[in-house]
Amino acid sequence: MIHSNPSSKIYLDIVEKLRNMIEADGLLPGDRIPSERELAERLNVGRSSVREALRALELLGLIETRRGEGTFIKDFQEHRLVELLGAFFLQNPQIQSNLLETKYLIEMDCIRTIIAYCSEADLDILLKWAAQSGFDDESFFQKIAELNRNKLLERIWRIINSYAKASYAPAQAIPLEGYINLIQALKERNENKARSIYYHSIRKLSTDT
Amino acid sequence: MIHSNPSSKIYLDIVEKLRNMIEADGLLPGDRIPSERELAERLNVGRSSVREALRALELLGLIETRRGEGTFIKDFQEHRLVELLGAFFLQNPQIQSNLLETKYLIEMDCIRTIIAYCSEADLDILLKWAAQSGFDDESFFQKIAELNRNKLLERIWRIINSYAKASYAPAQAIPLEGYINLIQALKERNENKARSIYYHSIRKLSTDT
DNA sequence: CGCAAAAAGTGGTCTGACCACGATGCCTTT
DNA sequence: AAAGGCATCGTGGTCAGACCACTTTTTGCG
Repeated sequence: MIHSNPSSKIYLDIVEKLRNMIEADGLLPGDRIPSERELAERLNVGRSSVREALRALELLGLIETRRGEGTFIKDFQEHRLVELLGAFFLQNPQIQSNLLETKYLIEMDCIRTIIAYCSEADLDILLKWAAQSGFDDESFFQKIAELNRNKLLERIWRIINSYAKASYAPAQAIPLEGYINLIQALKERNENKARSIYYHSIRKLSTDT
Repeated sequence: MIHSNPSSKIYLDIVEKLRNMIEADGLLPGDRIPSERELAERLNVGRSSVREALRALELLGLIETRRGEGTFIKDFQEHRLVELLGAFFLQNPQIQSNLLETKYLIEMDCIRTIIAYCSEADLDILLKWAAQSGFDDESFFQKIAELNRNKLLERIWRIINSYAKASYAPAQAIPLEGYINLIQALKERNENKARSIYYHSIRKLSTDT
């Protein structure tokens, strides 16, 4: 149960301890974490090791540092580094195909949970939003992910969407009608219809899955 | 177009330059990159800044360092972003409650892709494995996740499973028959049947989703 | 020629020193 | 007393140098 594997690297320990600290203190996005020097002292490590951990977390987009002010917990939703990562493994076509397929699977999962649990009122709001505004595919499915009451699924979608966005060109033209029809199917709680619309009208795939 | 923003942080510049270097030199997973000291000299920066960049990339799983040997490019398949983000936001209690539901959704997604793409031979192997050996629910669905050819989905399942395992008591007694029936449904490429077996016989849920 | 010891190279860590920047508070000026 | 300006302090950003632990390479002895 005790950490500090003798062979492990200090900065990884610090990442772990920061995670526990954030959890224990109930820190939220925007909150400040102790200064580098204070962390070094409290954890009995060098400041450079603390910095290695913080820089890694910063690159991940989990924290944000402001010179002269301090280090703050960031809202997880906006990691920009995904573009960077995308650039790093853009070369791997295997992952690419998995990315889109997984994104579609998750989106269908969101649709399923919406059909099972979403209130009629929320669907009406969504319908109104879709009917009136110019919107793109991403913002539509962001709404879908949010409407699904499963926060974990929503977060998974966000991450995968960020990756996909970084790796693929934005979607083609948007046939507004397809999205409206999809919402209609949601309101009818008709999963098969929703699935068909999603795969054929929106994603333009011949096969399902 | 040229980088080296005066205001940006050195370690970010280094990350960018490393990326360019890897691309320009056509370095592949397993290849070695220059030593920290050499990078520091070539880029005219301090070694600690180089280390901050390397540690960040290491935490991302893009590189691997071996003491005494050097730093190597890692197979991008193994990037750890998902794990890390998972470790950070799965602590949210709200999300905890979504764990099981999401696990089930992902498992059904695996089942769908298996139905769509898995070879008969692989299913026979799975059937044989299930028929002869004592196995538990976790190892069965691990096979399912592996059989699904989507590596990203498999990875997501592993993460969620490990967290679910930590949060919930292990599954109840295992009705071997259900799993066999499920495999049978897979072989018949009958999604509805598989789904029904999964939710009712295996997960014992009244409702779907 | 073979093998063990020495040397060189590499990542891991710590310390101390500056710099640049933001926030704070004291002090002068009005 | 209030308003503005300046010194100070705390913060992250960076660098240099020093060890340590470990691996690889070279050296040199038998």
